[in-house]
Amino acid sequence: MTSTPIADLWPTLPGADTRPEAAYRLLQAAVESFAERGFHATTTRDIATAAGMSPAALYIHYQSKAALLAEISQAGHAATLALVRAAAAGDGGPAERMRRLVDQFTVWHARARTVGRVVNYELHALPEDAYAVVAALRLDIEREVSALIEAGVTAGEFQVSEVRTAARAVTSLGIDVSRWYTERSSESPEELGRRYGELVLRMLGARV
Amino acid sequence: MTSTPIADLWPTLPGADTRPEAAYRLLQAAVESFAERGFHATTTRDIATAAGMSPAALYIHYQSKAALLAEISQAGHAATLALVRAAAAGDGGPAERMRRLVDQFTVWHARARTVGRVVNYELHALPEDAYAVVAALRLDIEREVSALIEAGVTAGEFQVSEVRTAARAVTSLGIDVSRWYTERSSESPEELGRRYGELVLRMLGARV
DNA sequence: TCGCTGACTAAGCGCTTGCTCAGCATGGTG
DNA sequence: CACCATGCTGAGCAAGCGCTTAGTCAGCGA
Repeated sequence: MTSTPIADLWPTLPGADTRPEAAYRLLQAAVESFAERGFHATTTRDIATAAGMSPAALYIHYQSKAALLAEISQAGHAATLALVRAAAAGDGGPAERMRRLVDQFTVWHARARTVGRVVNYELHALPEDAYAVVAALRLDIEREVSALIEAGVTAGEFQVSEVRTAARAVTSLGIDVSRWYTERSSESPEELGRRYGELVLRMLGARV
Repeated sequence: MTSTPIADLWPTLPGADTRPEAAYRLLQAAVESFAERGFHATTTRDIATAAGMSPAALYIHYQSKAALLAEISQAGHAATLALVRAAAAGDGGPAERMRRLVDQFTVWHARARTVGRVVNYELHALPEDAYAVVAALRLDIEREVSALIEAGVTAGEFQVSEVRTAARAVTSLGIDVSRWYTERSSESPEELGRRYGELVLRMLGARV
């Protein structure tokens, strides 16, 4: 199985087309290295070699190793937030929209698991200013999910005692997929998305 | 709030009483450093300083930095497996036992979140032989949860279409707690455990 | 043909890393 | 007392790190 091109996972990646091809290759190499070994265990030589260049070339396109991480993390979070907003704002009642949200959120974390790992598990390595941006995006994602649960409760479609706890559980399930999912997993991302959608609706007390 | 002593979280920590106090202090310092910064971003000087010693003292008690991680990871996984087995083997029907399992699994991952982070998110840094041991323990944990779900289905208490997917979801929810839970979280570990127990039972189609 | 630019490399700098080792203080044993 | 094992430190080594620098070279407008 060839891996999904990063562009498909990051529709919001700024300047994805105008950016020099070499810069894009470095970004892709960084995603794969950070996901596999973690930020601190990845060397600039790893990234440059994987992109077919010398270490110095990295610094023509990016200010630092941390700047690469910051760009990956911000673009990844922005893409996730966009996905969540689109699913939550679509047609149907709260239950239908929640099913779609969980489905797509899960599919994304399974298919884009390399990006997902960097996005969710390398936050501590971000420079402070980049972290602030990313933290705000994460808060927005959680708020979006909470709002949808609240709408479902108001509409009488969900029965939830603690909205925040339920919202945590919903996002938690999806995020953790990027930790354990591998291309050797027996379920396809789409199957998993469908099943997780079902499980979450039950969890929220919806009749299914 | 003073943090829970490691001994409480690791009843199975081998030789916890016979081990020299200095070795124990190093272990505790390593847990905290690895949890906060990750294995690769933690230096042996960090650990030794936090334990009130010089870097060289570390090598009297442990063969290497990686050996410290291996010991933490193995002991942490063994403790988790013991917890899961005890909950699954206790009194009551499958639903009652599952509620107890999720409750305690969640409480552990919230209270022992520092150990939990090392255990769940630093696997890639383990030496190969230590990883093999730990991977076997993780498989046992998953099998234990799967078996309990199957028992519930057989007894007519659960309605689950894919046992493995459901088991993944159950363990996933608990594991991810160690990622996001902080001492500033609004819920106590016990509250969270109770609520997650409820959510999981609904997810498994139990009448609650 | 010319000078210029932008992408790139070879070499390596200053620093930090995991780890080692000779030696020191301490306290139990003959 | 001498003797030694134990637990530890100060100093430091070899390797590897992120990043910089000086310079090469293809492409291009004039």
